[in-house]
Amino acid sequence: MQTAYDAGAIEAGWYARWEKAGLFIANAGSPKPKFTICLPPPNVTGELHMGHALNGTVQDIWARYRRMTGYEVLFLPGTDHAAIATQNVIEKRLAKEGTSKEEIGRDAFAELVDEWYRTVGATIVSQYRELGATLDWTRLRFTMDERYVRSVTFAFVAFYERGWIYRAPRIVNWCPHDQSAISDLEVKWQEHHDTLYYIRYPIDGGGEVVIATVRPETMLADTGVAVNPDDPRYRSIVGKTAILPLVGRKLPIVADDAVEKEFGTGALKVTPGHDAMDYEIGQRHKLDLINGMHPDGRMNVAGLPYDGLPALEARNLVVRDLEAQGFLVKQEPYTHEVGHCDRCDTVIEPLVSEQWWLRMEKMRDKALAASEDGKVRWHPERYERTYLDWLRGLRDWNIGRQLWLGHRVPVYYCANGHRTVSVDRPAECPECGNPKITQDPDVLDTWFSSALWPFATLGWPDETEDLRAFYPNDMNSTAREIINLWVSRMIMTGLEFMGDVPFHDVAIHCQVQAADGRRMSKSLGTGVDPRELIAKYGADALRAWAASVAMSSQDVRFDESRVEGYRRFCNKLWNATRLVLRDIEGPVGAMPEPDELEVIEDRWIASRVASTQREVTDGIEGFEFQDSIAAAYGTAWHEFCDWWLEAAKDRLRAKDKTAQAVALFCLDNLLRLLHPFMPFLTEELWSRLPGERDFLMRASWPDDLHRYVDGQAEVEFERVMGIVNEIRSYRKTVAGAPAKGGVVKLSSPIDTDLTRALALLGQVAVVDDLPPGKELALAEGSIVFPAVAAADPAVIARKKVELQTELDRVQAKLDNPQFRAKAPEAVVAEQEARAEELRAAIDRLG
RNA sequence: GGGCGGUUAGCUCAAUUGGCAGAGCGCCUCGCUUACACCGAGGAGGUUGUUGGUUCAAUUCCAUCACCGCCCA
Repeated sequence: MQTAYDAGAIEAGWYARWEKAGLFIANAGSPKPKFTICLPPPNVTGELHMGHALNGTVQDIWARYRRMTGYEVLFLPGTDHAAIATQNVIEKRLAKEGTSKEEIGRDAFAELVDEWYRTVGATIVSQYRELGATLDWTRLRFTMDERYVRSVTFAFVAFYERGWIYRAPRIVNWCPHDQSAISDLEVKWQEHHDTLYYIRYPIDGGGEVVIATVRPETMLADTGVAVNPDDPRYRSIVGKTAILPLVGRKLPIVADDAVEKEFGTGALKVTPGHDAMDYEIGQRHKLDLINGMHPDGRMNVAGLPYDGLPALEARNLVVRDLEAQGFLVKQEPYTHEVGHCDRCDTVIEPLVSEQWWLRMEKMRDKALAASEDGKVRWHPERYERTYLDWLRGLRDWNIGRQLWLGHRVPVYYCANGHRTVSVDRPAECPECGNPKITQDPDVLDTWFSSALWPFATLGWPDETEDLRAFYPNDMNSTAREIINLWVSRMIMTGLEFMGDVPFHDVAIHCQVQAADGRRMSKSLGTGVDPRELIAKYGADALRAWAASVAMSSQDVRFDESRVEGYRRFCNKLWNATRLVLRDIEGPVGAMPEPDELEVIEDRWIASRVASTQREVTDGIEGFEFQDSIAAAYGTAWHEFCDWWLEAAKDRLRAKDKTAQAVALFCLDNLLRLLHPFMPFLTEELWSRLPGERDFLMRASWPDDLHRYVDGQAEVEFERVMGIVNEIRSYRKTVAGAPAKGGVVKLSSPIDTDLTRALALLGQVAVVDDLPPGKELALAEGSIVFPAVAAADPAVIARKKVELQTELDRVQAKLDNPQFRAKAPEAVVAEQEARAEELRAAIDRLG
């Protein structure tokens, strides 16, 4: 074996071997229990980023763990067409070429999209290979696959037939650039420094009311003025009529609770066509609705000089005219949050628009009940509230988009205006027989199709073998900002169409921030490419790091040195295996049963490995991967390598059969336990262990080690470690302490040979009585160094002060009668023993 | 505005049900003892963000304030 581990040299090879052996392919007909995970389909526009790496690691840990515990596992890959994101990517490309989608037309645009999907397509998913994700590539799905499109269409029709889909004008978030509605969840809020304008609205019959607004240009579509009913300042004007400056329109003055008394002057101009809250006020008071803006963001106010102007230009003109005509009272700086399109960053305009809506009430209630009944468990638990709160406030879902790509709404119109909703395009109108049929131009919100992912990927609505075998899925893992966009919607559609939740466990992994605490993002230049980390440190190191942070906290700042640390761990495992294998030739006997183990270090390490099995397993089952990795890391490095291998080196060199069996027992089990976290290295090392070996990937998970747990052996060996540590420490800090090959006398019984070997001493003797006055004693084990006379008095004095301080603290506790009265006996006894130890140690120091 | 998380060693993070605050990296001193210098041995480094409260005992429970961050409006 090479003296150093080289991740790059083995990773690609093992992935190919696993894949060739068909280890990723799920067998729907298997008699084993099933375990299913669907990879959250990444956008075809994207590059693999840190979130994908974390998520892929979390899911693959489970997939591998479940295979090893006897399940038939399906880990299904796929990609999402991401209509709005893809459209923006292609538009940007067109812009670079000096053209636009409008210029080349819908057909040419559609061809570009197809080409993009074909060429870029599954590139991003295939990057998961480098991470070692055991995805079933034979079941790769894409939301625009013909088969998948049919599922989406079917779902639309099914909802429509339930009477849950309807078309209606409502106020929506309108992106003037994409010329489409977008959902609340796709609006990003950014702080803007604007101006608050105070405008005088005359009142019919005398008087005036001053209103404050940051968007004076929208006043052109005002249809009312509203005040809070509890506001004494305005009680007298409710019911009167205001006159809209510049336009002359009559505006009813209404009283509505929604008006904030503290904002501006407490009086609000009501523009139902251009503001969500105003829209609701308008509905309540039956105010007129004027749509004051074109879909491209230009003003739509025929007959006025502002008609056709972009909003900002219109604003300047409106303000200028208001000022000229004496309507402008004052203006002041104002900072507020303004919505932007998540994809193209354009300022969102609330607009009234005809859209397709899906009623959510019934699905929402079922989804609430499913979580409340514990059918979906959240990890960490607190995210259940995020989900429940959002569901409780849920309104009808605007599922329509006015984009140039995506799933077309399966709605058809004949020349006579009859509407047909059906999975297949009708040849003629079912109502009047008219053969001239056109399809509704709207496409569906991408999340509508993603919501069907856990079952549409398995063939729904057909009752396929896959669907029967692998639905419901078992776990899902994602980032927390996706909880509402995706997870909740999968739960709703799963319950609705499949009659069961799509998965029982949802893991929400942490968000990785840049080292300086900023968000990791490509545009900020703060992103870290996981593929570069893989190239640098290996996929195993990246995965081990990911496992150690993914579920441990809400956010984590990226620290490359921690990834590097896990690469060192890989190298450590490599070399430990190399050492063990060095002196093994031919077959190795079976691991002795616990009562057949004779030497203390063997009983100790077997016990430690057995405990580690429990800790690693509990960590996975409880979605606390950091506990798993910490337990396996600590045992492998700081117990097996640091102590057992050092203690057993001579026996291994001498080809001691028991030592060999114990070494292989440890390696075999530790490699199995680490395999879900570090699949490549563990597979490589395991394959080198003696004996006939299949793939570690389909070896069984260790589960019968408990009989090796031996508390007494652990206590005994810990005493040895304690003594050895003390000797080493004194050797380095106290002049005159025994050097290598020196002599040490102990007063308490201990394995002298072992201590001698580990402390690199020439002689260790246990004596009944330590000669007084000539010793340098330790708190732990009463050790005597022969040459203590030469010990540095300053060091001894310092040691004494340390011990005395500690003793004072413990004694103060013991002197407190309340402590003796109220603390548990065991705690009191512990403190008394501690005080005794400390006193003895101080005495020995003279 | 509502909700959630965080504040512990120079840095990144741990710490079961309250009972002697830990790890990795970095730093300092040694050491090429034939598994590993991607290493080994030793060491220094903490008023656990503030102010209160509960308790024999608080990093841990409660309240308050201050920052930092995220999600949703």
